[in-house]
Amino acid sequence: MFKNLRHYTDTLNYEVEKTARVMRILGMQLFEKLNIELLLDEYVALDTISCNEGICQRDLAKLIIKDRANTGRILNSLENKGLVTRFVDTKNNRLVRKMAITENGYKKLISINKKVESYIVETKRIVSEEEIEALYTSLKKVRERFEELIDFKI
Amino acid sequence: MFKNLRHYTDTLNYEVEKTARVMRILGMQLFEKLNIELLLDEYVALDTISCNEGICQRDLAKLIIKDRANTGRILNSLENKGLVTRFVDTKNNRLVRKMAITENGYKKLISINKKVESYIVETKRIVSEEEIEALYTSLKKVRERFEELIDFKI
DNA sequence: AAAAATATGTTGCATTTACAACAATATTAT
DNA sequence: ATAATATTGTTGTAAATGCAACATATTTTT
Repeated sequence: MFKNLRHYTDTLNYEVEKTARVMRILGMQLFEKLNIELLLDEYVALDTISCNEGICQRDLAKLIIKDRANTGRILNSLENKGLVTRFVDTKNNRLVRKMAITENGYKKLISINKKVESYIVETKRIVSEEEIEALYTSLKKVRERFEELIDFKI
Repeated sequence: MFKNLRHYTDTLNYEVEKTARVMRILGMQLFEKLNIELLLDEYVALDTISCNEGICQRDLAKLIIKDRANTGRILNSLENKGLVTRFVDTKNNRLVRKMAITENGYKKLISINKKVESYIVETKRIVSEEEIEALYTSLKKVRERFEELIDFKI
Protein backbone atom coordinates (compact mmCIF):
# COMPACT_ATOMS: atom_id res chain seq x y z
CA MET A 1 0.00 0.00 0.00
CA PHE A 2 2.66 2.51 1.03
CA LYS A 3 5.45 1.27 -1.14
CA ASN A 4 7.79 4.03 -0.03
CA LEU A 5 7.17 3.43 3.66
CA ARG A 6 8.66 0.77 5.86
CA HIS A 7 7.68 -0.09 9.34
CA TYR A 8 9.63 2.10 11.70
CA THR A 9 11.64 -0.76 13.15
CA ASP A 10 13.01 -1.46 9.67
CA THR A 11 14.21 2.07 8.98
CA LEU A 12 17.63 3.68 9.12
CA ASN A 13 16.18 6.09 11.63
CA TYR A 14 15.42 3.25 14.01
CA GLU A 15 18.78 1.59 13.49
CA VAL A 16 20.59 4.83 14.27
CA GLU A 17 18.61 5.38 17.46
CA LYS A 18 19.16 1.84 18.60
CA THR A 19 22.87 1.99 17.85
CA ALA A 20 23.15 5.26 19.74
CA ARG A 21 21.50 3.66 22.74
CA VAL A 22 23.70 0.57 22.62
CA MET A 23 26.84 2.67 22.37
CA ARG A 24 25.79 4.97 25.18
CA ILE A 25 25.13 2.03 27.47
CA LEU A 26 28.48 0.53 26.49
CA GLY A 27 30.20 3.80 27.38
CA MET A 28 28.45 4.20 30.70
CA GLN A 29 29.03 0.60 31.71
CA LEU A 30 32.71 1.07 30.92
CA PHE A 31 32.89 4.23 33.02
CA GLU A 32 31.27 2.48 35.96
CA LYS A 33 33.42 -0.60 35.64
CA LEU A 34 36.59 1.48 35.62
CA ASN A 35 35.40 3.64 38.53
CA ILE A 36 35.80 6.84 36.59
CA GLU A 37 34.75 9.79 38.71
CA LEU A 38 33.34 11.84 35.85
CA LEU A 39 30.01 11.47 34.10
CA LEU A 40 30.32 10.44 30.48
CA ASP A 41 29.03 13.83 29.35
CA GLU A 42 31.55 15.61 31.54
CA TYR A 43 34.35 13.60 30.00
CA VAL A 44 33.08 14.42 26.53
CA ALA A 45 33.03 18.13 27.36
CA LEU A 46 36.48 17.99 28.92
CA ASP A 47 37.94 16.17 25.93
CA THR A 48 36.30 18.58 23.52
CA ILE A 49 37.61 21.61 25.40
CA SER A 50 41.08 20.09 25.41
CA CYS A 51 41.23 20.20 21.63
CA ASN A 52 39.34 23.49 21.26
CA GLU A 53 41.11 25.80 23.68
CA GLY A 54 39.34 29.13 24.11
CA ILE A 55 36.03 27.92 22.71
CA CYS A 56 32.92 29.75 23.94
CA GLN A 57 29.96 28.02 25.56
CA ARG A 58 27.62 28.16 22.63
CA ASP A 59 30.14 26.64 20.26
CA LEU A 60 30.88 23.94 22.79
CA ALA A 61 27.16 23.23 23.06
CA LYS A 62 26.99 22.65 19.31
CA LEU A 63 29.93 20.28 19.47
CA ILE A 64 28.76 18.18 22.38
CA ILE A 65 25.14 18.16 21.17
CA LYS A 66 23.56 19.73 24.24
CA ASP A 67 21.57 22.91 24.57
CA ARG A 68 23.12 26.04 26.08
CA ALA A 69 21.50 25.54 29.46
CA ASN A 70 22.85 22.07 29.99
CA THR A 71 26.23 22.96 28.62
CA GLY A 72 26.41 25.69 31.24
CA ARG A 73 25.53 23.17 33.94
CA ILE A 74 28.14 20.68 32.79
CA LEU A 75 30.70 23.49 32.85
CA ASN A 76 29.68 24.52 36.36
CA SER A 77 30.43 21.01 37.48
CA LEU A 78 33.77 20.81 35.68
CA GLU A 79 34.70 24.23 37.06
CA ASN A 80 33.77 23.20 40.61
CA LYS A 81 36.02 20.20 40.26
CA GLY A 82 38.86 22.46 39.15
CA LEU A 83 39.18 20.78 35.77
CA VAL A 84 38.22 23.81 33.69
CA THR A 85 38.55 27.57 34.05
CA ARG A 86 36.17 30.07 32.54
CA PHE A 87 36.95 33.65 31.64
CA VAL A 88 35.21 36.48 29.90
CA ASP A 89 36.45 37.43 26.48
CA THR A 90 35.05 38.72 23.21
CA LYS A 91 34.07 36.98 20.01
CA ASN A 92 32.87 39.10 17.10
CA ASN A 93 32.90 42.07 19.48
CA ARG A 94 30.52 40.33 21.83
CA LEU A 95 31.20 39.35 25.39
CA VAL A 96 31.35 35.60 25.76
CA ARG A 97 32.51 33.15 28.40
CA LYS A 98 35.42 31.20 27.06
CA MET A 99 37.07 28.30 28.80
CA ALA A 100 40.24 26.27 28.97
CA ILE A 101 41.28 23.02 30.51
CA THR A 102 43.38 23.32 33.68
CA GLU A 103 46.53 21.45 34.59
CA ASN A 104 44.44 19.15 36.77
CA GLY A 105 41.88 18.78 34.03
CA TYR A 106 44.56 17.65 31.65
CA LYS A 107 45.90 15.17 34.17
CA LYS A 108 42.41 13.81 34.71
CA LEU A 109 41.85 13.50 30.99
CA ILE A 110 45.08 11.58 30.52
CA SER A 111 44.28 9.35 33.45
CA ILE A 112 40.87 8.49 32.03
CA ASN A 113 42.27 7.92 28.56
CA LYS A 114 44.86 5.58 29.98
CA LYS A 115 42.15 3.57 31.72
CA VAL A 116 39.94 3.47 28.66
CA GLU A 117 42.48 2.74 25.97
CA SER A 118 42.80 -1.00 26.47
CA TYR A 119 39.05 -1.40 26.20
CA ILE A 120 39.01 0.51 22.94
CA VAL A 121 41.68 -1.79 21.60
CA GLU A 122 39.51 -4.67 22.78
CA THR A 123 36.51 -3.54 20.73
CA LYS A 124 38.60 -3.69 17.59
CA ARG A 125 38.49 -7.42 17.95
CA ILE A 126 34.71 -7.22 17.82
CA VAL A 127 34.49 -4.88 14.87
CA SER A 128 37.49 -4.18 12.67
CA GLU A 129 39.00 -0.73 12.44
CA GLU A 130 38.33 -0.60 8.70
CA GLU A 131 34.68 -1.43 9.21
CA ILE A 132 34.30 1.28 11.83
CA GLU A 133 36.10 3.75 9.61
CA ALA A 134 33.91 3.04 6.59
CA LEU A 135 30.77 3.30 8.65
CA TYR A 136 31.92 6.54 10.23
CA THR A 137 32.62 8.13 6.88
CA SER A 138 29.37 7.25 5.17
CA LEU A 139 27.29 8.02 8.24
CA LYS A 140 28.87 11.45 8.48
CA LYS A 141 28.22 12.16 4.83
CA VAL A 142 24.56 11.25 5.14
CA ARG A 143 24.16 13.09 8.43
CA GLU A 144 25.57 16.29 7.00
CA ARG A 145 23.08 16.28 4.18
CA PHE A 146 20.14 15.66 6.49
CA GLU A 147 21.40 18.33 8.83
CA GLU A 148 20.88 20.96 6.16
CA LEU A 149 17.16 20.26 6.35
CA ILE A 150 16.71 21.21 10.00
CA ASP A 151 17.23 24.36 12.01
CA PHE A 152 19.51 23.54 14.89
CA LYS A 153 18.41 26.30 17.27
CA ILE A 154 21.16 26.25 19.85
CA MET B 1 50.24 9.81 22.83
CA PHE B 2 47.10 7.67 22.81
CA LYS B 3 47.39 6.32 19.34
CA ASN B 4 44.26 4.23 19.69
CA LEU B 5 42.19 7.11 20.97
CA ARG B 6 40.57 9.87 19.01
CA HIS B 7 38.92 12.92 20.35
CA TYR B 8 35.32 12.11 21.05
CA THR B 9 33.98 14.39 18.34
CA ASP B 10 35.88 12.33 15.77
CA THR B 11 34.48 8.97 16.83
CA LEU B 12 31.77 6.76 15.39
CA ASN B 13 30.06 7.02 18.74
CA TYR B 14 29.73 10.76 18.35
CA GLU B 15 28.60 10.52 14.75
CA VAL B 16 25.88 8.06 15.66
CA GLU B 17 24.61 10.25 18.48
CA LYS B 18 24.60 13.32 16.31
CA THR B 19 22.83 11.53 13.48
CA ALA B 20 20.23 10.22 15.90
CA ARG B 21 19.58 13.75 17.12
CA VAL B 22 19.36 15.18 13.61
CA MET B 23 16.93 12.47 12.54
CA ARG B 24 14.79 12.86 15.62
CA ILE B 25 14.52 16.61 15.07
CA LEU B 26 13.67 15.99 11.42
CA GLY B 27 10.90 13.63 12.46
CA MET B 28 9.45 15.93 15.08
CA GLN B 29 9.56 18.95 12.78
CA LEU B 30 7.72 16.92 10.15
CA PHE B 31 5.07 15.84 12.64
CA GLU B 32 4.50 19.44 13.74
CA LYS B 33 4.44 20.77 10.20
CA LEU B 34 1.84 18.21 9.16
CA ASN B 35 -0.26 18.80 12.29
CA ILE B 36 -0.14 15.17 13.30
CA GLU B 37 -2.03 14.66 16.55
CA LEU B 38 0.22 11.91 17.87
CA LEU B 39 3.62 12.22 19.46
CA LEU B 40 6.41 10.67 17.43
CA ASP B 41 6.88 7.95 20.04
CA GLU B 42 3.17 7.16 20.02
CA TYR B 43 3.26 6.77 16.26
CA VAL B 44 6.27 4.49 16.53
CA ALA B 45 4.47 2.33 19.09
CA LEU B 46 1.29 2.22 17.01
CA ASP B 47 3.18 1.26 13.87
CA THR B 48 5.11 -1.42 15.73
CA ILE B 49 1.95 -2.89 17.22
CA SER B 50 0.35 -2.92 13.80
CA CYS B 51 2.97 -5.35 12.50
CA ASN B 52 3.29 -7.34 15.74
CA GLU B 53 -0.31 -8.12 16.66
CA GLY B 54 -0.64 -9.67 20.10
CA ILE B 55 2.76 -8.55 21.29
CA CYS B 56 3.16 -8.13 25.05
CA GLN B 57 4.36 -4.93 26.71
CA ARG B 58 7.84 -6.01 27.52
CA ASP B 59 8.54 -7.18 23.98
CA LEU B 60 7.15 -3.94 22.64
CA ALA B 61 9.44 -2.05 25.00
CA LYS B 62 12.44 -3.84 23.54
CA LEU B 63 11.34 -3.00 20.02
CA ILE B 64 10.63 0.68 20.55
CA ILE B 65 13.72 1.14 22.75
CA LYS B 66 11.93 2.39 25.86
CA ASP B 67 11.84 0.93 29.35
CA ARG B 68 8.80 -0.94 30.62
CA ALA B 69 7.50 1.99 32.62
CA ASN B 70 7.44 4.41 29.74
CA THR B 71 6.08 1.83 27.35
CA GLY B 72 3.17 1.37 29.74
CA ARG B 73 2.57 5.12 29.76
CA ILE B 74 2.65 5.39 25.98
CA LEU B 75 0.13 2.54 25.83
CA ASN B 76 -2.13 4.26 28.35
CA SER B 77 -2.23 7.24 26.04
CA LEU B 78 -2.88 5.19 22.92
CA GLU B 79 -5.59 3.25 24.76
CA ASN B 80 -7.25 6.45 26.00
CA LYS B 81 -7.35 7.67 22.42
CA GLY B 82 -9.01 4.44 21.36
CA LEU B 83 -6.22 3.46 19.00
CA VAL B 84 -5.14 0.35 20.84
CA THR B 85 -6.85 -2.28 22.99
CA ARG B 86 -5.15 -4.22 25.75
CA PHE B 87 -6.16 -7.61 27.03
CA VAL B 88 -4.78 -10.15 29.42
CA ASP B 89 -3.34 -13.32 27.97
CA THR B 90 -0.56 -15.76 28.69
CA LYS B 91 2.94 -16.12 27.31
CA ASN B 92 5.10 -19.00 28.53
CA ASN B 93 2.36 -19.77 31.05
CA ARG B 94 2.66 -16.27 32.53
CA LEU B 95 -0.04 -13.64 32.58
CA VAL B 96 0.85 -10.74 30.34
CA ARG B 97 -0.97 -7.77 28.89
CA LYS B 98 -1.09 -8.11 25.17
CA MET B 99 -2.38 -5.51 22.78
CA ALA B 100 -3.75 -4.97 19.32
CA ILE B 101 -4.43 -2.01 17.11
CA THR B 102 -8.10 -0.99 16.82
CA GLU B 103 -10.04 -0.11 13.72
CA ASN B 104 -9.58 3.56 14.56
CA GLY B 105 -5.93 3.00 15.27
CA TYR B 106 -5.47 1.49 11.87
CA LYS B 107 -7.28 4.38 10.23
CA LYS B 108 -5.11 6.83 12.12
CA LEU B 109 -1.97 4.99 11.10
CA ILE B 110 -2.95 5.03 7.44
CA SER B 111 -3.86 8.69 7.63
CA ILE B 112 -0.47 9.57 9.11
CA ASN B 113 1.37 7.40 6.61
CA LYS B 114 -0.46 9.12 3.78
CA LYS B 115 0.59 12.53 5.11
CA VAL B 116 4.18 11.47 5.63
CA GLU B 117 4.82 9.51 2.45
CA SER B 118 5.48 12.39 0.11
CA TYR B 119 8.11 13.76 2.49
CA ILE B 120 9.85 10.41 2.59
CA VAL B 121 9.96 10.38 -1.18
CA GLU B 122 11.37 13.89 -0.98
CA THR B 123 14.29 12.83 1.21
CA LYS B 124 15.34 10.32 -1.42
CA ARG B 125 16.38 13.27 -3.51
CA ILE B 126 18.71 14.29 -0.69
CA VAL B 127 20.20 10.87 -0.08
CA SER B 128 19.71 8.05 -2.54
CA GLU B 129 17.83 4.91 -1.62
CA GLU B 130 20.89 2.79 -2.29
CA GLU B 131 23.03 4.88 0.01
CA ILE B 132 20.48 4.62 2.81
CA GLU B 133 20.16 0.91 2.25
CA ALA B 134 23.91 0.30 2.41
CA LEU B 135 24.26 2.42 5.53
CA TYR B 136 21.34 0.65 7.18
CA THR B 137 22.80 -2.76 6.53
CA SER B 138 26.31 -2.10 7.77
CA LEU B 139 25.10 -0.11 10.77
CA LYS B 140 22.83 -2.96 11.79
CA LYS B 141 25.63 -5.47 11.48
CA VAL B 142 27.95 -3.44 13.68
CA ARG B 143 25.23 -2.65 16.19
CA GLU B 144 24.32 -6.28 16.62
CA ARG B 145 27.88 -7.16 17.48
CA PHE B 146 28.21 -4.34 19.99
CA GLU B 147 24.86 -5.27 21.49
CA GLU B 148 26.24 -8.61 22.58
CA LEU B 149 28.60 -6.78 24.91
CA ILE B 150 25.92 -5.10 27.00
CA ASP B 151 23.12 -6.32 29.22
CA PHE B 152 19.93 -4.75 28.05
CA LYS B 153 17.94 -4.95 31.27
CA ILE B 154 14.42 -4.23 30.09
C1' DA C 1 18.92 58.16 15.97
C1' DA C 2 15.62 54.91 17.09
C1' DA C 3 13.85 50.40 16.56
C1' DA C 4 14.28 45.75 15.47
C1' DA C 5 16.87 41.79 15.26
C1' DT C 6 20.75 38.89 16.76
C1' DA C 7 24.10 36.65 19.92
C1' DT C 8 25.21 34.96 24.35
C1' DG C 9 24.54 32.96 28.83
C1' DT C 10 21.44 32.03 32.94
C1' DT C 11 17.25 30.72 35.40
C1' DG C 12 13.04 28.35 36.01
C1' DC C 13 9.82 25.06 34.68
C1' DA C 14 7.72 21.24 32.42
C1' DT C 15 8.51 17.15 30.08
C1' DT C 16 11.01 12.99 29.44
C1' DT C 17 13.55 9.39 31.02
C1' DA C 18 15.68 6.10 33.76
C1' DC C 19 15.77 3.43 37.74
C1' DA C 20 14.42 1.18 41.89
C1' DA C 21 10.76 -0.82 44.63
C1' DC C 22 6.75 -3.32 44.63
C1' DA C 23 3.02 -6.87 43.60
C1' DA C 24 1.64 -10.93 41.51
C1' DT C 25 2.65 -15.16 39.46
C1' DA C 26 5.44 -18.95 37.62
C1' DT C 27 9.63 -21.51 37.33
C1' DT C 28 13.70 -23.61 39.20
C1' DA C 29 16.66 -25.22 42.86
C1' DT C 30 17.45 -27.29 47.25
C1' DA D 1 7.55 -29.00 49.68
C1' DT D 2 9.78 -25.01 50.51
C1' DA D 3 12.74 -21.46 49.19
C1' DA D 4 15.02 -18.90 45.82
C1' DT D 5 14.89 -16.94 41.38
C1' DA D 6 12.74 -15.03 37.21
C1' DT D 7 9.06 -12.69 34.48
C1' DT D 8 5.85 -9.14 33.88
C1' DG D 9 3.66 -4.79 34.63
C1' DT D 10 2.82 -0.58 37.70
C1' DT D 11 4.00 3.19 40.74
C1' DG D 12 6.92 6.58 42.61
C1' DT D 13 10.90 9.32 42.53
C1' DA D 14 15.06 11.39 41.10
C1' DA D 15 17.78 12.89 37.30
C1' DA D 16 18.33 14.58 32.64
C1' DT D 17 16.77 17.22 29.04
C1' DG D 18 14.75 20.66 26.43
C1' DC D 19 12.44 24.90 25.97
C1' DA D 20 10.83 29.41 26.86
C1' DA D 21 11.73 33.70 29.21
C1' DC D 22 14.89 36.86 30.69
C1' DA D 23 19.03 40.02 30.92
C1' DT D 24 22.68 42.13 28.52
C1' DA D 25 25.08 43.75 24.78
C1' DT D 26 25.82 44.36 19.80
C1' DT D 27 24.59 44.59 15.14
C1' DT D 28 21.42 45.65 11.52
C1' DT D 29 17.47 47.93 9.68
C1' DT D 30 14.48 51.76 9.02
